Amino acid sequence: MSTIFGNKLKTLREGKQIPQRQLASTLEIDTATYCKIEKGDRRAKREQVAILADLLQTDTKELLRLWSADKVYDLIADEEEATQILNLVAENIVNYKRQKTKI
Amino acid sequence: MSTIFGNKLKTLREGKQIPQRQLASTLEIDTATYCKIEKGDRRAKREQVAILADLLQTDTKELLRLWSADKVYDLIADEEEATQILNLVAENIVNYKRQKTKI
DNA sequence: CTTATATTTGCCAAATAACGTCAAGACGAA
DNA sequence: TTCGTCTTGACGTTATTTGGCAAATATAAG
Repeated sequence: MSTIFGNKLKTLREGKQIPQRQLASTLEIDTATYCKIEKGDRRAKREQVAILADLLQTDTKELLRLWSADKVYDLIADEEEATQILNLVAENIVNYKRQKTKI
Repeated sequence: MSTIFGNKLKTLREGKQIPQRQLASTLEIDTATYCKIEKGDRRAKREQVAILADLLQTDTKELLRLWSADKVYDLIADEEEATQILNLVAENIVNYKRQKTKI
């Protein structure tokens, strides 16, 4: 499993010298669970990401991007044509936006 | 749910005038299930994509790309920063490949 | 309209995947 | 060693996904 997000958490947390226990407690989850989130063994919930960004005093949107990126990465990392897939998706998103805006 | 893949199936199938029933039968699934795959209500299995590509005489890799793209699309379509997320993932894939090749 | 075939939908039970916690272990600092 | 922190595996629980059935709705032909 990917750890783009987890590594960021770890870096921020260690930079602020906060123990996992404290973050876990605020999120009301077991330290083991938090540990797994940092290690990429478990996925944080969306709401938890916002809380974490707050606790670690970092940008919520940026952290959410990393969190999403992890999910996408895990989905296609094994595909040999991963990059082409991303391009395909990007195209489709653009097209859909066009449609919505009725250009 | 996204239908990049399902629409492709439908187009190819109608182009060849094959009924869903026939494809479903080869895949050994219910016609209803096949229908759902085309509509994007169900996800085809990876192996089924290859079989479908064969039956519809189209490129397997291309069809697999569409199949993967659907999954990615569903994952991030709702995100306001979907495009940035894709870029992030692309970067990470490149970095990882670098690492593997020991550049 | 009536019949036959094709496609679609809703619902269910089984299968699978993801989850959180506990208990035990590892690690470093004092 | 002892303390606090972090990590891991196993386990039971919950959520999601799956395929099939039956019924509903198209679509086509007579």
